[in-house]
Amino acid sequence: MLAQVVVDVPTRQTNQPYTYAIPEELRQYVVVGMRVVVPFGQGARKVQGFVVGLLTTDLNGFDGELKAISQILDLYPIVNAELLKLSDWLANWTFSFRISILQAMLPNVMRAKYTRYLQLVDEVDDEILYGIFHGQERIIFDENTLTATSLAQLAKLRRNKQVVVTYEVTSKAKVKTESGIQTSLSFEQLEDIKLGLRANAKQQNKLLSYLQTLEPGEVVSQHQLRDRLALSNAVINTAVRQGWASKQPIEIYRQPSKTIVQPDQPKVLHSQQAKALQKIKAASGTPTTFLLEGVTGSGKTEVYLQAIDYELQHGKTALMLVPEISLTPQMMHRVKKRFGTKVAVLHSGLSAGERFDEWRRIERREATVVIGARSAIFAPLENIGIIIMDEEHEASYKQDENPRYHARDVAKWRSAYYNAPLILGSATPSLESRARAQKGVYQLLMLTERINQQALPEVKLIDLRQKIMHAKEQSVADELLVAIKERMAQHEQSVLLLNRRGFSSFVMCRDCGLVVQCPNCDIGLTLHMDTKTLKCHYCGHEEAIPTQCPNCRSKAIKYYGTGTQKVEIELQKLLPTARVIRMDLDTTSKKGAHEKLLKAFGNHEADILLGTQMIAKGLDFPDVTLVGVLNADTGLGIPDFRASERTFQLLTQVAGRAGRADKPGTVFIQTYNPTHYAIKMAQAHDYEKFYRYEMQIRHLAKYAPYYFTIKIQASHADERTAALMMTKIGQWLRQRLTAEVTILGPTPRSIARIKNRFYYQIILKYQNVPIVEQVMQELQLIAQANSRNGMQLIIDREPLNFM
DNA sequence: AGCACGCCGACT
DNA sequence: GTCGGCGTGCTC
Repeated sequence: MLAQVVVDVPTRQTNQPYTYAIPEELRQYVVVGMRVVVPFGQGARKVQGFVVGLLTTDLNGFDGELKAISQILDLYPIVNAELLKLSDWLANWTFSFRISILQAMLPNVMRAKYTRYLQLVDEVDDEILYGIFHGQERIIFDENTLTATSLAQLAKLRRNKQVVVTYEVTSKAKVKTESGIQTSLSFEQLEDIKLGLRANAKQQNKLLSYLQTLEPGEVVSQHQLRDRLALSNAVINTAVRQGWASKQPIEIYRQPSKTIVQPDQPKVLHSQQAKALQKIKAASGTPTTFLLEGVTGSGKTEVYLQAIDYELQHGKTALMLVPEISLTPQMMHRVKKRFGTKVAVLHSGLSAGERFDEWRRIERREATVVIGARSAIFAPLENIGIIIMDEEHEASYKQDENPRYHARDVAKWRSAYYNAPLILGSATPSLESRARAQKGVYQLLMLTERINQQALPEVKLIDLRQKIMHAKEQSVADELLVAIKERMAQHEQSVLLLNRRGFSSFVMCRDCGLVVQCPNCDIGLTLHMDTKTLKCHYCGHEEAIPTQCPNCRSKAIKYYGTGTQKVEIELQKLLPTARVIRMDLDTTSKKGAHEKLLKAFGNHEADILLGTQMIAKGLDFPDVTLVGVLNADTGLGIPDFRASERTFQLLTQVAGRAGRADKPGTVFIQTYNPTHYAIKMAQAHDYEKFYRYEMQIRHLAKYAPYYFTIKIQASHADERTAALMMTKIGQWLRQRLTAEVTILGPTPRSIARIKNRFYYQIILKYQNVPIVEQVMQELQLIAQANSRNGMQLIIDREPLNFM
């Protein structure tokens, strides 16, 4: 018996299964989908691998000597047949390595950790034995253990074969346990002990009586025993010491949320909701993709929950994806209320251990409903009956590091595999999805009415060109201030959106015009008042605020542009009685901070919630009747063909926060472009009109959804090397590809340097040109060949970020 | 990724 | 002669 193993060496040349012998003692344990440790390469370095197949004899043409699997890391398969097949497809689709996909599918703790050791194999002199090895035969070998001088000595020792370097694979995945108590004594034996106790040993008597009630072999948790019998640990420990009972670890789950939720019942649907649900139910057992286009407040979530319930009742499981940012406690609560302990939640707020435990609950089929952000699309559910992707247009569904997958593509694949309907839901669908619904590839379900027939909020534009606000350095217009005051008088709340954190966006010398730049990136630094520093939002560089210009020594340093911190101070000045909560990356970076701030706002501990785009989604507060957008234009200036779409989506979403209950809402949008179609159509709440208009633009400009795009990006510490590489690739592509493929570039990225690396890119646009796939595979080989000298090449299918 | 091998200039 | 730096090829 032989095993096909994908090894943990993410390179193009090793992106294939290797054949290993299975030692006799492991023969009955090794199965497909299990993690193993194998020797790989010279020196038989140990690496982690995944068994992806078993063979009997044929070696796939390999005629060398086989090595054997060293050990197994799991006792059962942790990647099932479906996910294994998916990993194969997704690796090809995203131009990434199979091992990277397999790693991405599993909780972080299951990724291999390697420890490097130095081992003595021959006699060495005492200076080395004690100086480097501290008298031991084996030491951990990392950057800290050796100084530069001993490193030179070491090279010599290695050449002389006096020491060897070895690697060991360790799994970080730890099962959490608590201590449990059991007894191996019989009822009668315990009775005898009780009789022998001193009369004042009341507690021991109580404990022994309890132990008598246990079934043979039954283990009770120590803390439960303590609580139930009101005992101290000392009593239990004495019993253990006497041999009356023994300790036994019990496996437990880390509980991410201990709050007990009250179950609720399905709500009554309005007629459009009921019709949509009917169609979804009718498609049960088929791989149908639906686009559920529903205005904010139309009750999409209730449709999802009832559709999930339907599949659960038929013995199936369900997967629901939401963007990370809207995976709020409110949302989790809502799902848990309906499905109780069947729900597993996967999101970034969990610790690595908690995530692992939720994953195990799914894998053991204890949880049948999974709700989570992007990576939850790989949840090890079996027998999936329905997949839901809420806010399907959200860019966070695409991972912007390797492997660059889009959760929507994975969702479609799994939907096809399980014959399960896929529901893409949004108030503002991506043009790609909306166009597919138009063509009939997806079934379009529309929800145009809101629950309780609420009117959509009135949206007013404030034309900043007409204002003299900049002269006064005021970032909130007077009519918006008046409106906020009115809400405060009525004990209602306001939400203000400003899509820029920090205090001001750049710092400039008024005498010489110098803008203070990041030393590592080609971008201006942002002023942060709370830390009294200038920060780079790309690499995290931080420096003191200069008191004089570093160029001309002038003291006329001035802050330009507005960030959330500045508006917060401004509001305190203009509305001294207003209580403001600021929510941005700076105030929510600590674990649980996000939740705490929202809870405080929900409890009316503030009148105004001021924040970046993270406040636009998912939050639902009944007393918010006013929404203000302070800078609707920032998104429009970005060099990206989706700039209008993003602006429209953001404005529509944030507008949806106003007036959800019985109170009508009002929205103010401050803009320098009041005639821009994205802003006008967001004002009119007219997605369909926006869709038709934007489609024309995309058609003319040859962009999605009419064309596919691939971004090829090279980066290098040396600018000329990066530029040269891309010029060569550009020439090569023009030779290899027909004129049907548009090749844009190479051009420097809009921020050409980030973290001291220079970026150049090429964009490919094409419709149905099969050769593109093959050319991209060839390009990967070029990328691999050049990776040695610090060149990084990225191939990104359907990039969402052109910056 | 990490290791060996081979080529080539520099040094005891 | 041989030490050590770097480019290249290979890993069941």
